[in-house]
Amino acid sequence: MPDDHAAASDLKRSDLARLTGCNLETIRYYESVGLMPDPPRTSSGHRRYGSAHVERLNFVKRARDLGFTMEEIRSLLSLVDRGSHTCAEVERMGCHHLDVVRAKIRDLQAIESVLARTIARCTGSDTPDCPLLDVLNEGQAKWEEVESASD
Amino acid sequence: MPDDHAAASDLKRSDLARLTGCNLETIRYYESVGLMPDPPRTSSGHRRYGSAHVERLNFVKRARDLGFTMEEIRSLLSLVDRGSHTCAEVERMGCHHLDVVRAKIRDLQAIESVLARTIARCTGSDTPDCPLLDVLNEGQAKWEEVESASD
DNA sequence: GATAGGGTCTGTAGCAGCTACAGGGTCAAG
DNA sequence: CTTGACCCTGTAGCTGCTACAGACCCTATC
Repeated sequence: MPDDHAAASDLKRSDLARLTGCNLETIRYYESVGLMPDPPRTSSGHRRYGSAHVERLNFVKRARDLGFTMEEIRSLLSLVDRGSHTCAEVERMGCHHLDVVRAKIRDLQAIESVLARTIARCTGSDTPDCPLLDVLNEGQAKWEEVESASD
Repeated sequence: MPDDHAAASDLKRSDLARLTGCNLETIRYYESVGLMPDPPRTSSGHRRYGSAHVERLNFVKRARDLGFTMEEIRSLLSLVDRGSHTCAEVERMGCHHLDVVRAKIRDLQAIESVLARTIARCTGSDTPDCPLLDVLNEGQAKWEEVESASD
């Protein structure tokens, strides 16, 4: 029976995956792109991880969950690894990312608005006439109809 | 001198690109994945487009602008091409896509909320201590702090 | 008719961010 | 010693494009 809470300095790749909720293959991928350091190996070449790797992978995973790109995470990690980072630097990166997130939200809300208002005019009947198809076929002209109808 | 408003039945690929605002290469890509039909060719193999292609490409482009996936667009087009589509069918696809869009908005808003509240606590000073790094390092524990602090 | 310059053709590789598989080696239990 | 579960590597696939190389073609000018 394998030790289910393996010592934090003798973890296999599958253990690391389980502890962090990260996909097994993703760990190797992060290693290949430099987000995770090359771990020590057993004599036969099997990777062995420790608690530092768990923390690192959790950091990467949380950053990904917050939508940071791999490039941004690389920057964040190199700041931290450098050992002389400042809150101001990290904040600046966070602010930039926040701007990006807000821009995406705005774009999606514009889409949501058009879709919702268009679909609201759908009859849901068996006729081929369809406001959504009209928007896709006619574009800008129909947009303005939709816009003005919402006042 | 080339005819700048070429007859709508003798368009080169570059004309189609210009008329629709679509990238030149993207047209060929859409053809390769079946969103655009194989156009007729000149004897030397150059593509020639007509007004039907302009409409088709505009349809695809608008659908992409609204965030429909290629697969969804393929479905929409095959409905329409079949010639016996109904508003109900199109509406159903639109509703499903709307759900997806709204789910994405919710996900991004959750990110936005955490980021904004975390960054708000940043001092922007030269200290290494940083609430954003804390969130990335500590995860769930710090999340709850952020959550409760917002009441 | 020759030539120069554009445009077009094809196939292919690259981007992010993974995920999955094949074909081998290794390890631990029975 | 065998069996089965794991691990290793390299590579291909996904979405939705975009861009490049190297060949061809077309048009205008001389």
